[in-house]
Amino acid sequence: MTTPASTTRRGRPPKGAAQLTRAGIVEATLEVIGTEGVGGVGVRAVARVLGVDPKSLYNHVDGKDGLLDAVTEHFLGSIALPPPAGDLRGDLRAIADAFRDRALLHPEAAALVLTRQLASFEGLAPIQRVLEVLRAADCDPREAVHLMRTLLAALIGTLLREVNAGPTYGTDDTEGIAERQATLEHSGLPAVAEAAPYLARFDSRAEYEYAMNLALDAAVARIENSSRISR
Amino acid sequence: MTTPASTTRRGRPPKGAAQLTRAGIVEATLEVIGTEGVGGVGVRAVARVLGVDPKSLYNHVDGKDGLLDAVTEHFLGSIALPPPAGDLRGDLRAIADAFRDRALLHPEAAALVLTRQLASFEGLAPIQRVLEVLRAADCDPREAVHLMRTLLAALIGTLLREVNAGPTYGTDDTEGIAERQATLEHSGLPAVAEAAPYLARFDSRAEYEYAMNLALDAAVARIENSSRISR
DNA sequence: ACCTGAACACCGTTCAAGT
DNA sequence: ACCTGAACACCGTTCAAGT
Repeated sequence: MTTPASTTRRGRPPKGAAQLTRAGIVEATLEVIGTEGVGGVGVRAVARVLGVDPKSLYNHVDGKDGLLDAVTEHFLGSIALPPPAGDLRGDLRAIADAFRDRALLHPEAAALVLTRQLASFEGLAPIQRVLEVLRAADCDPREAVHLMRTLLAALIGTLLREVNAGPTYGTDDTEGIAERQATLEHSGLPAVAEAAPYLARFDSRAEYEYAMNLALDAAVARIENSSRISR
Repeated sequence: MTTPASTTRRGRPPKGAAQLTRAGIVEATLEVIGTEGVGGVGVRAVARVLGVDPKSLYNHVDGKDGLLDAVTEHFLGSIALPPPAGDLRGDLRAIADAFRDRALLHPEAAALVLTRQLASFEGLAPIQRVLEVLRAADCDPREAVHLMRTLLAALIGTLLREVNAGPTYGTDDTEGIAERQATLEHSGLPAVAEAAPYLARFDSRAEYEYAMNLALDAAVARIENSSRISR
């Protein structure tokens, strides 16, 4: 009974002597997400990687939903926001890049976080940053909120596809590309068939570049327009 | 035994004499989503609303995942795409509107569909439409694919927030707005505090308008630029 | 072609009792 | 303040047997 290693577990041995902490629980949850996917997260699964009784988790986290809340919180808090440099476009871009960096670090978790409402309190720091940058460019607060929401939506939509596409949909999977291209060419949809070579490929980095450039172009243009009018 | 109504069920009585069909299963799944949310979907739950043995579903659908696949398929197939009228901006907008209409009809289901990869075969029709419209405006296929992906990402990001925000976050909930505004004002983040009145409010329709106008402005500008260059 | 007992290996969560 | 037996009400899924 002194050795608790008899329960069915694969992977690493019970965590370093087992003092249960919220941070440790988050880490364990991320491990589950990484191996079993978001769908595999659960009180029992997380307890298993911690080598601990499932019910013990209830002393630190509010059940299964609390587990998900905790990783969302952690994700949002871990975004490394760069200080604004005074250049509208560059500053917005840097915030988006910081967001993306974290999303790519934990792709499975990112999809979850992006979907859960970002209004959680931990999510306020990025919002403060974006508004700050927009205000510095003479955008009035009302428009700034609209713009921020629109930029965030574009970013999330882009990242969501990026993390969902995963490595399967990469550029180097030549036989997969060929197969998809063939399917699209025989779809009976002319515009789809015509664009098949491009539709069959997906370069995450390039798509991100394109999408962000378009979104930032639009944002910058709108701000320059409205401040010219008000002068 | 001739009357099967003895099992624990709330809501409506067993479906009209119970011939199990894929369409009926989809309908029942949508009902579950509507009442219990996406998380409530499961073989047993859907069987319950159909007044049927859970295992029977396996003859028509591939388990729980099959249930979700089926509603995704249904959702995508139910989008009422309007025929292109020849106006780039208007045509793109009409496609986005058709998408939104379906999303708002089943908000809970929409979040699911938007998250699952849209590359499923049923999703090809909207893609064909968008590419067709872009091609008609002299956009070369390579750029058309990029633009389509970017527009789709923006649309999904926008709809995702819209369906997640739900009615709770509406314009008419005056005391809720006041409370959120107060919280934001005391957040200690200056730009957030300054924009609090706008951040506390969320008018779905207006946000959608703003986001789509910005995205379409950007798309139209880019196409006009590149075709001017190639002339 | 479809339905369904029996059965298996799982879930999340509560509560009262322990230390 | 934290842990944990016992227990409850659930899950998804397989398979072999029925019609």
